[in-house]
Amino acid sequence: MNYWLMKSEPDEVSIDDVLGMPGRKVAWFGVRNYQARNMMRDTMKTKDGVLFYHSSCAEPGIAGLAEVASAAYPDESQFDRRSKYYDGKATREAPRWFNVDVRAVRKTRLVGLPELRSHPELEDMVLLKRGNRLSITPVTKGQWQFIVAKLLDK
DNA sequence: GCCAACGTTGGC
DNA sequence: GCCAACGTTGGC
Repeated sequence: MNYWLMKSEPDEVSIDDVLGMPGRKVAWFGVRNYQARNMMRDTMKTKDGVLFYHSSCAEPGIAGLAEVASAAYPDESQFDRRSKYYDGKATREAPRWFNVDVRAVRKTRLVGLPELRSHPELEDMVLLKRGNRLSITPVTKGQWQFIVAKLLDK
């Protein structure tokens, strides 16, 4: 069992959007970073815990709880010429990009960056490291438990 | 809109 | 394989 933080721009897909989708599930397509891809493809497993993070918005922060809902499979958008995620170097035989499905569990109050930074228990979170831009980052079991038990419903 | 930080590309 | 140039991310 692993834990993750996954960033989404709420203008694109918010926690509320996912809660409203069939099965409360969404394909996490569009990741075009090799580190993030490798984590989805090689390490993520169904039922892994996910902190659903809203980024590039007025109030960036953790906005909900979710879980990994599938193993990784080829990201359809890489084959779609009309998609902004189209990749001409990817083929059906040799896909370059993969995604998992993510199921929303529940919305939480918004826990913003300043609040996360204020807790010494979270100082090693990859999300909070200087210059970090990865859209998918691992979360330790200790960080997960602290956030879920102490912050989300405060 | 700014800009720091980081990833990718491509010429050599 | 180096590295300068360029593109992207994302908080502010």
